[in-house]
Amino acid sequence: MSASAKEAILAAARRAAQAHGYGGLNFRDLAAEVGIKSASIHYHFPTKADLGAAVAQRYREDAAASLEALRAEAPDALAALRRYPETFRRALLTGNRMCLCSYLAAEHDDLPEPVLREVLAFMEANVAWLARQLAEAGVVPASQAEPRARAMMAAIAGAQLMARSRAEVAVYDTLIEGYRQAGLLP
Amino acid sequence: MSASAKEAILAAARRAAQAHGYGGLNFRDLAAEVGIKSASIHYHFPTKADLGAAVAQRYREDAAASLEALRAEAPDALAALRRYPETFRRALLTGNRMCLCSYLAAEHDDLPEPVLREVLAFMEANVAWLARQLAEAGVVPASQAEPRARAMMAAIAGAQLMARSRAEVAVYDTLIEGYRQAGLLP
DNA sequence: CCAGCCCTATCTATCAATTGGTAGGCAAGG
DNA sequence: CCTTGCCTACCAATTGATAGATAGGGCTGG
Repeated sequence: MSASAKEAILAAARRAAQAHGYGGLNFRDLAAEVGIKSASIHYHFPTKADLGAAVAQRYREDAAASLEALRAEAPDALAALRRYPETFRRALLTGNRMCLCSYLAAEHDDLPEPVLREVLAFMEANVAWLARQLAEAGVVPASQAEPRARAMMAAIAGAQLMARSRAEVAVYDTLIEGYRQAGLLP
Repeated sequence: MSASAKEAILAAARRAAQAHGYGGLNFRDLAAEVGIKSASIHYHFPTKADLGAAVAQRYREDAAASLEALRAEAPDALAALRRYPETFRRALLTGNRMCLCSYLAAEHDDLPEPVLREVLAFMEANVAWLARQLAEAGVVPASQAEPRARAMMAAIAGAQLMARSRAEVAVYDTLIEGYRQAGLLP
């Protein structure tokens, strides 16, 4: 149960942080959810910063894998792009949660540096993926792929935030549709 | 110094919340900044929820006044729309802060109900203002003014969040420009 | 083969710091 | 003299973190 406990902690911490942020993480609640004592969490993650960094890193890795899978499943780059917003939609469907890194971005000033680094890496990975699909699909000239990718991602993060504030997935769906109408999303 | 102290508390709390959120607010730091004791804050705002609600309400009122002023100063609705992103930009310039209500939206699950109500009211006021300008300027058909207004606001909030995560106003500027290129913003 | 040892993972118990909140006093001024 | 506004002095709960004990598994030397 050792490696499994560590995984369980990471999973629980991720769920908690997607709903309450880094500041909302606390060892006792986490331990209770996993079924161990808080001191045991310190064994696997000495400090809260260590835990936060591990959670963010794992989140980033999972997201990268998820994007690769999306690209592999989709018939072409354009189809993959069209399905990109689904990832953020899923978070809302799961207990009205939001993208971990969007939450952490808000908490910028209170984040340990290693955690912030993972947040930025997550965003860069998303932008890179989006830019690649945009270029491949020819949605915009290659020279504009990266700025457009950034705009897409920021807009989607904003849509998720607005939807979360009202706890309504429909808000998200309407916003995404609005972005498409306006020509921001393919 | 009574009414003035209350105002000073509200102002300090607003600055703090724009950088650390509702959860990051705490009576002692606030008191120290204002130059009084934490018990005195409880005199003006009995509970933290009261303080949070008052801060959010004041923020919403100030924003509404600011929007009216923007509209009054601008030669026409389109010019007012074009200057709308400046408000969010100013927050970034002031200590890399962000829109209070965007932060609170993230903290949705931990917000006292009166605070959340103010957050939603702020957003509705912004959407209403944007929709009015959009309709008046004829940027989109009147029937699409409101969804477009929501899309604009969400996208701008997202841009501010991304810029904050990197503590670079330039990120915000690039994103806004990207939105204009894509046709989301006028 | 097995006794001794160490490493892993967890526990109990406790700490110091932080934090929201309360009780009661005190000074000024209308 | 009573209200307003602030203060001192607490309190209880929460939280990140540490110290030290323990149980079990596996490896090693005799």
